Amino acid sequence: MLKRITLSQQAYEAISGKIIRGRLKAGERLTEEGLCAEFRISRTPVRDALRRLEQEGLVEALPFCGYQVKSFTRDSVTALFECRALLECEALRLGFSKLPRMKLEKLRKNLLRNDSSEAGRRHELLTADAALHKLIADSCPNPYIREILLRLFRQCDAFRQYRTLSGGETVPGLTDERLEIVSAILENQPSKAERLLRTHILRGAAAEAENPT
Amino acid sequence: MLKRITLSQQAYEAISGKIIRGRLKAGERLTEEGLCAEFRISRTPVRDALRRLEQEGLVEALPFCGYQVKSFTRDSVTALFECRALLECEALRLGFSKLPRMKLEKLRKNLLRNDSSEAGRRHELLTADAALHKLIADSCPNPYIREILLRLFRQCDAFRQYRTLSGGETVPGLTDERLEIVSAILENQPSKAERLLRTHILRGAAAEAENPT
DNA sequence: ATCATGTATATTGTATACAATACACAACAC
DNA sequence: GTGTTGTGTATTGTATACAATATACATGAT
Repeated sequence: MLKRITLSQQAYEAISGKIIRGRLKAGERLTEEGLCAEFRISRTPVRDALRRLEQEGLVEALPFCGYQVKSFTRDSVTALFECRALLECEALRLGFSKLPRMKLEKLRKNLLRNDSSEAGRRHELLTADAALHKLIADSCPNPYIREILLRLFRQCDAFRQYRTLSGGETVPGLTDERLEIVSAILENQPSKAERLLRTHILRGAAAEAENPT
Repeated sequence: MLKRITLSQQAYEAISGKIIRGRLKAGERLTEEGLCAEFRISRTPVRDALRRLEQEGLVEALPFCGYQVKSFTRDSVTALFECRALLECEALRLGFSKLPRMKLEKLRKNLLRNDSSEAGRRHELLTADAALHKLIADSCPNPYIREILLRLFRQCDAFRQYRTLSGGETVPGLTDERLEIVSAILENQPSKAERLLRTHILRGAAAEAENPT
């Protein structure tokens, strides 16, 4: 099927992708003109995209004065992960029975295979991490929680990418924690999984929040 | 101070207000042209406003085909209040010490005075309810939770206004519950207050969700 | 009669021109 | 020298014209 996508949508995905993949750093300035020139489109779709990104919390608009990629402070990062922990644990609880065991098994194998700290595996590790959390969010039957979580993930990604440009995970043990979470789910221990998940998220947050902005 | 507000902002507030105050019912169709004509402005600021409202979840865009005020299903209302209960309880816990006791005292007196079921007091009751929940949200030190909560409130308002056009609260006892919550806070019993709050929100939700859309 | 197809119309998507605003810097008064 | 005021420039805010798309309805073939 040939799905013609609007320029607004393309611009949104392009800018959002740049932020999340770290090509645009926090605090960096954006102008409508600049983005127009870059994408070879007019201001209208660019504005649409920026409005969405603003509402989503990835950029902030300075009235009559351009936009900038949202920066983080130590406190805001802590708050972000705190909020995410709350919602993600609820998502896990609500969607526990719907979690696709098959995919979790695969994930588990991936995590086991990747317990080595080789440099090449780092990307896979991050992918596995994203997959785990996305699985939890997607399984949540409450669409509000689901949607908010996905938004928070994007903000976390934006922050993390900025933070870890130079290298992958700096905190040891996170992979083991993920394994424990997956195992707890597969062994049908919801409250244990939830407890582990909360700890995992907050531990990661504490590490990430060390040197922000 | 004379604050010149942009047309986009005005349009946003106007449309949003209409939805929240029940002048625009769920499912009602909106067109950019129509709004332009109504506000005597051009399409650009109207589009900006609609984009924000779309992102906020108050309207949904039908590609190339207009917009409509978001409708609710029984399930989505339940999910909405469930999400709100989760976040609002967390907000209460996190901001418990920051809750302005003075305002709570005033609120308590208001609630006491309004325990009669006179028709004229209904509006005051709803105002008191909004005030209580807003106080809780505003006291939350976590900006992410705060912001999400305020957004959820708006959606709840949108739904409630649509639902209760014909009359005020249909569920008896909610005022007493509010009093209990306020009292628990003033008596410094966080976990009790939290428990009461959760029950209060979910009870209201169950009642609201009876006949949606 | 039914289905496909074309056409008209309403509506959004996009481009562009113009107005309003904020910021920086220079000119001036004191 | 310092504060104030004006001016220029960059940028967004707004209006409007045009293009692309979806929907409904009519028209025709089968």
